Amino acid sequence: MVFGSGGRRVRAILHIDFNSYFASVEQQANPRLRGKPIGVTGGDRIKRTVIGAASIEAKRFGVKTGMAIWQAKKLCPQIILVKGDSDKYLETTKKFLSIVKSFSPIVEVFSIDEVFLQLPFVIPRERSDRRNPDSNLDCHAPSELAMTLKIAQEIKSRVRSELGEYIKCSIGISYNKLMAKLAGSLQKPDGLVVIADQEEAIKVLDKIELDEICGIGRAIKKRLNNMGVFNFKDLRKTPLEALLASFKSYGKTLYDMARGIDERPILPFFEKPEVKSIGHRHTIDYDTSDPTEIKQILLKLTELIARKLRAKKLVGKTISCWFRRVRGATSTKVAPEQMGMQVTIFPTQDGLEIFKSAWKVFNYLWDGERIRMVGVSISNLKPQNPETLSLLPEVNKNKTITKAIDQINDKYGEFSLQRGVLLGSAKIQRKPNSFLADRRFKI
DNA sequence: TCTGGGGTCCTAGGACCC
DNA sequence: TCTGGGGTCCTAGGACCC
Repeated sequence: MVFGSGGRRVRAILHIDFNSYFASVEQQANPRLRGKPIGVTGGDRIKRTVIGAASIEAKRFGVKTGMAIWQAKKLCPQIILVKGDSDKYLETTKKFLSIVKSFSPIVEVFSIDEVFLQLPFVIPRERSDRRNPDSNLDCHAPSELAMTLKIAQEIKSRVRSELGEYIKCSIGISYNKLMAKLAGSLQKPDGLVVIADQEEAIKVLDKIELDEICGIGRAIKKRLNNMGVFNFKDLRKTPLEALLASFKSYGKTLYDMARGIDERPILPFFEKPEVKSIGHRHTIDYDTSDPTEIKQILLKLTELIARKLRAKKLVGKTISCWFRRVRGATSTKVAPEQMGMQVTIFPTQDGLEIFKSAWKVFNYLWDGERIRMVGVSISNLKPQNPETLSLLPEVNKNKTITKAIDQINDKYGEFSLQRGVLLGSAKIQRKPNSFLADRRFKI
């Protein structure tokens, strides 16, 4: 598994990424949406919600993922808004994974619409003849690279025939994850791009912006710019020591990035670590300073967290709660827009326990001003102890009730049954609202 | 007229124990 | 009585990803 200047063989890695995933699944499912600009949203809300995925047609108008609805409508007044359906997308993903797994067991599920696939062979460097993927593959003697390209094309054709012609993916092929992902992003939709070796990687890097690579966002780009680094050529000229001084250990990552180096292994789904935290946040439709309303939202969020913990048979002990103030609401301008704090308690998977800590933290931080968002999350997770009967009959009774409520909610939908305090509270729909984020999941 | 939601990883400082 | 240093846990905050 060696690559770089001294290596003779390189890994064969494919990055497969669906284009406008949720939107294409919707267009595939509903012919009336085909060829039209559509935006998949999180729910019924129009205020304070964003486009989760835009169809290719909508993208032509400049509509992007994460854009506010009103903004999307301004750019594309005829946009059709479709309510997202996480189950539908998950089903499609499962079908897709079974296609991919038939080529190699080394599959890393990176998100709901993205995987890395490592083929069970390496490409000898001397034979990694750089070739335009559009050229006729059969005009050369078969090599591992040609084989990789053939597999990529087979994946594409199986996706088309088994998932539908509206569901398209882009594939990037390279010798590591970083470059495979970059290759896949160069041609969209329905692309197939190869970055065969480091020499070629550097040529590609020198043509793109710093933040086009996975790992450099707005903040790091700005910091690099301040150091006089505006592209990857500049970055390669920057000494490692200077990068380490500014970015600590991430300096080495940046140093390697500029040279197309990335040794991270593919993490197959069966080796993926357990989740580290579970959280929910909610942006309220209207700014509020009503403690009752905030309390009810927090109760719902903590119930959802507790249910996820129980479903995964986990307990957690660090609870963090945070909120966002109304922009510019603080007259002093001293208080930050967002603030949060965490506390550590005895490990729990009980919604009310989590709520109590979250509420305590909230009240400690909150000065009574209007807020627009609250969030709770639990971390420091570990497996729950095997079921033991408590000596206190009251505890056993509570456990039995919670279990029964969970079962009913599993069957009939979130909040079919809920605590009395929650009745009549602000609407938080788990399904449509959180589907956008349920991209990280374990198969 | 603003800008959702669920995660991960990293750093740094302080408390506490041995 | 004074001292160092390693390890671990906790908290705050920032950056990034999809």
